[in-house]
Amino acid sequence: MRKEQSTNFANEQFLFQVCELNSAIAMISGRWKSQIVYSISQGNNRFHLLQQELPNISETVLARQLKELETHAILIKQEIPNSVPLGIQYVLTNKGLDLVPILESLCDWGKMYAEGKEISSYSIS
Amino acid sequence: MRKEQSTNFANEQFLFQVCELNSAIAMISGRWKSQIVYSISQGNNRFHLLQQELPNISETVLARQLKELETHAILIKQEIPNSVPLGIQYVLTNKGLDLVPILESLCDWGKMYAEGKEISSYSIS
DNA sequence: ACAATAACTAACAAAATTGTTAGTCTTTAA
DNA sequence: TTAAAGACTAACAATTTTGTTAGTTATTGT
Repeated sequence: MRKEQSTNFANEQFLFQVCELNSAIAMISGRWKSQIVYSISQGNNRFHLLQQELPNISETVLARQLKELETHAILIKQEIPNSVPLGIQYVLTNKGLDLVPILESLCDWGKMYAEGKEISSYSIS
Repeated sequence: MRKEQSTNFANEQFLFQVCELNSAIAMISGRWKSQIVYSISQGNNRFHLLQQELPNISETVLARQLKELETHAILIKQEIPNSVPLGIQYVLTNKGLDLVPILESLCDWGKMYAEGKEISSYSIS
């Protein structure tokens, strides 16, 4: 439960209004969120497929992360037509699809500067 | 204090090893971090300048965020040569500099899909 | 000598996130 | 008819993050 009278909440709101960067970061910074978005973009678009990809996530936590991504309109939940039993799939919205290449650059950035791979040099200005 | 025997810690480690994306996200997802990186890239490279930019941050919290960014080699702390009194500036490393355009795309993405800025003003249950 | 500024730190408290336990509902296969 | 799979939810506990309080050190302006 968010406490809307807290300093924490006020500071979050302040940053949201300073720059959309901060709301963007807030939307993708949950423990499993960006990995879920990336996995869905790779075709793992069902609850049980995501569970297979992320064997350490509990059902409760996965459901919660998916709901938050849905709240931020990064994905939508869809019934799979003509499926018996009725299946549910998670589909990235345009917003979610546009996020994927950014996650890929973050991934590349992470790889480039991963422990031990860092070529060197601090910039001195 | 991190509890290295916790599920939370184990899950974080798991994600780090799934993809560098997750360590990248972890490095930039503190409350003020990406805004600090962006502010420094705009020239606000001193403690008191950052405080002016972010009037709601406390000294303790700012110092902590800066130290974490330093730990992740996104910036370094430097004494300003020939300054009296000795001043300290924060300088982005190559890693930090390479992060800036990614933060800019995140910002653009946030702006493009901004709809009702109440993103976290309701609780997700 | 004394207050002010810059740049911090440790210890603690408040709040938020993440994980666990124990359920639900619907459909299908044995 | 019973069990299993898929897709969840509420309530609670553990852990982590964020914010607060009360200091420190060094230097400078008055």
